[in-house]
Amino acid sequence: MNKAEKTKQFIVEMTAPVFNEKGYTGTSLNDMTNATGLTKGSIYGNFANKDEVALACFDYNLKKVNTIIRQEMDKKTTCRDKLMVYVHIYENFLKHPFPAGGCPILNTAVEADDTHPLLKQKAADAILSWKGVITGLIEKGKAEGEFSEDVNAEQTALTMIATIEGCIMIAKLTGKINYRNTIMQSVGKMIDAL
Amino acid sequence: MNKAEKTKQFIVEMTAPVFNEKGYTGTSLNDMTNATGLTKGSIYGNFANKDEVALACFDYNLKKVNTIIRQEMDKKTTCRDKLMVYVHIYENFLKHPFPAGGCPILNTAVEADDTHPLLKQKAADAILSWKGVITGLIEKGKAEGEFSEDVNAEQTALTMIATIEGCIMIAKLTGKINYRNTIMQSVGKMIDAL
DNA sequence: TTATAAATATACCGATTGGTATAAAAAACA
DNA sequence: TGTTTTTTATACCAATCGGTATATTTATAA
Repeated sequence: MNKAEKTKQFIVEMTAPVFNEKGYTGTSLNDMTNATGLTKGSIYGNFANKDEVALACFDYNLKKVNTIIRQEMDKKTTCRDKLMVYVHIYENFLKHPFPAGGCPILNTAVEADDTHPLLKQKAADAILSWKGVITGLIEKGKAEGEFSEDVNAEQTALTMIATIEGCIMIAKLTGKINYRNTIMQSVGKMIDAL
Repeated sequence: MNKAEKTKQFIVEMTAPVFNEKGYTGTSLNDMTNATGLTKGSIYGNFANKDEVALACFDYNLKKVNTIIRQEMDKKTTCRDKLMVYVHIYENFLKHPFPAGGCPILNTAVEADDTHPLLKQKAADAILSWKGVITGLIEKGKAEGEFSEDVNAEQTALTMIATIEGCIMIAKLTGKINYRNTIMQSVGKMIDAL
């Protein structure tokens, strides 16, 4: 990794939390120079424009979340336990190196769906990929006799994702930790019932 | 209602969809003059600043949603049917005069939670009020023998809200209507199980 | 070590931001 | 109808926006 690649990585690491907290429109070039300590010239020597930085930051934030989830899942053997990882992680995500500003998919989806097609596409891809992981686990569990055969994998996956994302929004908005735990407990029940 | 009050109302009506689509930061004074056909001077003669307009627009958008829900609920008699109103409305909210840009609570919550305390507070109040409506219906249903006694009203309310909000995000982001229907069907099952 | 290429900083660009002072117009009241 | 008060439009403000041309510094390779 040469100098430019290092700086590029450095810029993404330092600005990713800002984009996740303030949003794409809310983050200015000034915010980016403050976060990095670099100048505009330096940033624009490594990225073509603000868009390119924002897209790279979304990828970075998403990867951070996915890495945490994958690591925890690898510790589990059964499909049910693997699904339960979502419950445990979001129940105390303060213990994990979660991106500042909350779920990047949710933040990006809500801001970009009417305004920024490229970011919207990235968020949509992330949701579809997430759905794929969950349906895969459920189908595997069905095939191995762990889950009931009449479980609707796609419906369960979509409902789980919706509930988790809504949970993040409510918990962050109201500041009530027990709201988060209560909702995630419902997700746990849903998994138990499979 | 004198001239000034009419104009104030007019400004809110015309800019409310813009704020809901583009967000607080994403909506400029220029957007506001375009949406209203009025000039800056006219807008700032009726509102102190952009903040005041945004807060009034949130109230307006929220009221629009709540009015739709209350009207539909009044048509129903049982608590279960009243709860089911959420399922039916969100399953085909195109038929209702929903605010452009989607759920104002979700949009405001996600944008404002790290950036705009006043808007954040309004969104939080809206969630708590919504939770109150649902828990009230569930408790009433329990008292009247319609629902099982061992239903956890608060948990059900929070989970319903989380799932609905997550549903709105996913459906708007992916553009897949059947995702919305699938998730709302899960909410319906949840209500059936009470 | 020196020449060359790459990376960063400086200084600037026009456009747009939210906001305001003041003038013109329109309503409200006598 | 004439006068006063309220409401709206015009013209402007400093600050910031995203972005760029160029100079300076730093890294790389001969």
